[in-house]
Amino acid sequence: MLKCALLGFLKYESKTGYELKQTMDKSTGHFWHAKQSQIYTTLKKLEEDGLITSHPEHQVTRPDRRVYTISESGEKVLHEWLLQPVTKLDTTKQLLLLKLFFSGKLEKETILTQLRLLRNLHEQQVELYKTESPDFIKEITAFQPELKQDAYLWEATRHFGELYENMYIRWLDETIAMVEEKI
Amino acid sequence: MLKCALLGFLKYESKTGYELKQTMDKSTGHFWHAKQSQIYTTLKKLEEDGLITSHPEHQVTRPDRRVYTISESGEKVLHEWLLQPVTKLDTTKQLLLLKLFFSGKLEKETILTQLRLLRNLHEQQVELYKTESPDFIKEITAFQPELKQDAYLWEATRHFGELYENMYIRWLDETIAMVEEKI
DNA sequence: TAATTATATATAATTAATTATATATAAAAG
DNA sequence: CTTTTATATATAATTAATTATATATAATTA
Repeated sequence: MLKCALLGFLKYESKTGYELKQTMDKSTGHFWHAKQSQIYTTLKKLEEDGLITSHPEHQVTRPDRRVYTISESGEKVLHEWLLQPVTKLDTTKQLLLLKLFFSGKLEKETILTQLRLLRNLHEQQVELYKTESPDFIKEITAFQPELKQDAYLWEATRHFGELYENMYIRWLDETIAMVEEKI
Repeated sequence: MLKCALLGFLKYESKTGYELKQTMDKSTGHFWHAKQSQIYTTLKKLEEDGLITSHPEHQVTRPDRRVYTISESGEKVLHEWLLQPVTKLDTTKQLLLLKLFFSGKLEKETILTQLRLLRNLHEQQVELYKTESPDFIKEITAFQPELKQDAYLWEATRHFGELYENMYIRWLDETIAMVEEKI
């Protein structure tokens, strides 16, 4: 899937591995991420498959860089992937839930400390989503009106993140209250 | 982490690889899962590390089975892991969000069909959580009162699943409405 | 009666992902 | 003036996870 994500970004414009990493972190980071090393190795595979091409660019003040461009077959693969509907739910791994599941014999305060610590992390995260200016659509449509549709969908994914964090915090509050009185 | 999950289950009672798979699917499945092959290979590693022991059990009507038991050092490792708080947020991979992010140039109806299809899947999932009888705590505390605390925490993880699915469906409804009018 | 489902384990092959390491320079911050 | 941050790429080593395959039998379903 990372392959398709990279193709998706390269369809907007040609980029280096470094730039792709930056862009991912800032945009799809909260629902699709990759480490630098994985991005570079995946770019190599994409080039071997003929879905992207690359050329080196000499720089004076910075190290040389390699710019990747999506090919015609790359665009085709991307488009076909986008047309395929998602037919099963994603699986997630929630470390806190796993620990909590086996924490029945721990002391109340140990559990509460862990839940409160995680609550802080989610509070920070939800702030990030809110400051990720929800009205950036206006900015984009002002300068690049052809990206209006895209911007609405980007905003929808950001909004998901916000709803998710709010739900998580509500659950943590309920669970903290439950542990305080029942355990 | 799968190692710790298996230790957690084996602390309750000794089990075979097959039973561990069944138990995981029914209990932690929606926040921690593993394929059969991964469970067997991980059990092998746990035994090499001395965290579990095993003995074969001959069966007449069924194939022979191998029962795994947690060792003292296994219990120690499990307990230390449980005491360690979660210090960073889990990363998730949401295929639908990834596709949606790049779907700006698709036709409205293509996007809507995909969103509605996923809505059905989440509807089915939320029903599963609801029928996973939320009052199973009473049953357990009646027969195994020493598991009362555990049961409350199990219920908390189930409840998370329900809240998550409800949030997801609400977001899908909002996003479907947004696509219908804005795109 | 035939096909499928459930019980039970194991391993090979492959893909995905993380961690660690190496190299190099300029700009900014302390 | 020294340290840190940012720019830029690449690969090795390891761990995690998935897919596929092999074997064997009993019970259930069609």
